[in-house]
Amino acid sequence: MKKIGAFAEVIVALNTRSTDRVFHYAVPAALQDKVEVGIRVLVPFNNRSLAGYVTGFGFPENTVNIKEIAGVLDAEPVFTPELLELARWMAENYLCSTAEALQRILSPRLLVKGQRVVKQVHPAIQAKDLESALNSLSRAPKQAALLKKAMINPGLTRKELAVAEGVSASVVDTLVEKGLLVISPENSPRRLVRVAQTSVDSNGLVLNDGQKETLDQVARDIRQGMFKVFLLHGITGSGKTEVYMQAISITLGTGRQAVVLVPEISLTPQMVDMFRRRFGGQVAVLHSALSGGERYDEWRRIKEGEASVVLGTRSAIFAPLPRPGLFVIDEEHESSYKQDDHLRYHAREVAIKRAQIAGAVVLLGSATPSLESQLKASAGGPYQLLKLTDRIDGRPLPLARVVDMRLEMKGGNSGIFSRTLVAAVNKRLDKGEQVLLFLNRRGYATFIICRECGLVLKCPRCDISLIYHRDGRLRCHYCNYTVRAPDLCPSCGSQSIKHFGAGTQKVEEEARQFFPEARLLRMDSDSTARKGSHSKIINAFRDRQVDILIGTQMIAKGLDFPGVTLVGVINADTTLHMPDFRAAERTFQLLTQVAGRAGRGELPGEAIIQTYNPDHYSITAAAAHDCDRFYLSEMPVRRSLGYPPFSHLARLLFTHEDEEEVKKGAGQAKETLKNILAGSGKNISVLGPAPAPLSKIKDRYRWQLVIKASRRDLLRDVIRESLSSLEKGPSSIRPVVNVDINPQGMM
DNA sequence: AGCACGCCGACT
DNA sequence: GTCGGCGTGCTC
Repeated sequence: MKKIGAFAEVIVALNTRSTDRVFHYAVPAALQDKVEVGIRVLVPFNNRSLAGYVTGFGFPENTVNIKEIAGVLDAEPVFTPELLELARWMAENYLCSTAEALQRILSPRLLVKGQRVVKQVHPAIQAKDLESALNSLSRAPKQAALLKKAMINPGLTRKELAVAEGVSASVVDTLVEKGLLVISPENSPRRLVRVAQTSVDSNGLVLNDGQKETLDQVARDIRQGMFKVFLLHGITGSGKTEVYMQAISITLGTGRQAVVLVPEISLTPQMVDMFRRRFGGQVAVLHSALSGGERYDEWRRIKEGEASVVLGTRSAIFAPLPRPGLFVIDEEHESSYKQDDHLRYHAREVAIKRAQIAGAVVLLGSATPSLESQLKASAGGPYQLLKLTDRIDGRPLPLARVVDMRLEMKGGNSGIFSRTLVAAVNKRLDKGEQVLLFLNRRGYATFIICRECGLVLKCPRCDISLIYHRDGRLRCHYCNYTVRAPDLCPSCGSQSIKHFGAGTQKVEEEARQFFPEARLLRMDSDSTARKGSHSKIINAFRDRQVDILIGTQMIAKGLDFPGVTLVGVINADTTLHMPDFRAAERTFQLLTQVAGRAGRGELPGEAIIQTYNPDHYSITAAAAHDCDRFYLSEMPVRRSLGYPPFSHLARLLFTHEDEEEVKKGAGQAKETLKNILAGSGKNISVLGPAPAPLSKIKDRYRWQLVIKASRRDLLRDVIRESLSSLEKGPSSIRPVVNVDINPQGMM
């Protein structure tokens, strides 16, 4: 690997496009033995000292300005060539720097080294001295304004402060030099969590025919050590977890390791218990609630080969397994696999790439697979489809009823609860059984709906629900189509066309009126804000101290309450009319999942779905537990409008404190894109600019462009080209651009 | 990201 | 002229 006289190739730890390449450094004789691929080094870089990653050895085009490596930061490599390849792929596909991708892969281990430090800027003077300080800066208006800003907002970072005032960061530096501002490091606190020991029972359960056949197929490719992706489409209760665990046993038998990704570990304590019982001390659990030290210990155990089964959330996909042989992604359709800030990667995509590099098997499991995966698993596609159609306990799926809220409205009931739901709840309460009332999170963006006929206005070009704005207009946030909000429903002429929606508190209030005898508990982000109250509520409900639990998404996922025989969905329309092309898919997945919550114990269950759109296929298909019907209805819609999985989307989000500047910046970006595309003959369209659904956050305005392309490589190439051409403009007024490839939501 | 350079306007 | 403020180019 190391060539005689070769220079070390180093990627410096800067997250900028312009420095995203290898720089060559000479290796001094004293460090000859220590410098190897995978370690971090300290290098001189443009009059500074920076950390860098050694990625190889080679020769630069010219050797005139070569400098020497100043020191090494690691005694042994912190990344393997496989993980470096993964980082390069991420940089290419998610349009970030290689250093940033590497940092993301390594951070769980490296964060512990030095404690995480946030540098905050504070004023160095008292309020009474501000006047005289400002006088001394009379010839430096930007500094004066910045100092004032810092007095009002102490504790921002250097960059945040500069951006908040709209000046370059060098103004902050000048004030620090003059002693008017100080920069102080703040250590972030850490907390500790203990894990209880459990006894090990390594024997698997006996599989039914369907499970056995499925396992045999997967086992063949695991034993051959071949790259292969399986989509395991199994209905709720069909025993997917047992298939995972036996596939893992087979993987361990070949001397390789396995990763299991779950959407949210806090919601699947049963899964963690099951894995610990089966695999004992070989299990490493990785999730966000771990302290730095604990996470470091787990990563260490994984790297040393001590823990060969990794169970974790999104970022566990970067676990440093020596020879991964199997990647399981449970509930593969979940949007939480997509990181939605900073480096916006999708853990499912990363897993498939990593498996390809390592020659491993990927097992995607879901009762309601994403359309992307279903399309790839259809005939002739790259994935192999495996189906589990029988429930292991032989129990029937819960009966689901759809209640037409338009009829309730016509019948004079404008409340939250339909008569059907009230009657059903009372029946369950009389029998001493439990009820879950599920309320979809109220949309961040409001739409208007006609409560007489269920009509929601959509964009004629994009088929996306139009968002209601306070100025009385409706707007499409993909293409910026705008109309006046009508006073009367254009379909039925009713006056009841307005935005509506109830929060969990409102539902709780009304429920107390209807069911005064029942013991009620509410679970939402407000009531679970305190640490530990989440599991407290869940335990109280499981112990039957509560009759009715009211909650949002939180109660829909993975929880198993044997006493629940009725699940009520208060309002299916909120998800159905999210301003997103995936709204119907989300609704179907959510309703299927929620309905599956009822009747998990001995008693048969029932689900009641309230909606103003009882005929929509995502609702009727979910009520009938019919995945194929949903697929066959939704696919043609996606195809005709050119949405994924038949295309690739990107969202460019522009933010700036001045609304005119963002609008202008986004408009310029669109022009740049159109220029690049002109005459290229590429099938790429650019929608917008339009205000983002959350049009202003923390005093920054947000506008966006949506780009649709037939192929992903074309999409990223055109974006990369436009970004580098935009970077040439003046930086002072340029809005900040954030690129999201195949976004899940569009907030 | 952040250092050094160079342009430009203000004042001895 | 010359000094200080502030944007910008370049980094093995």
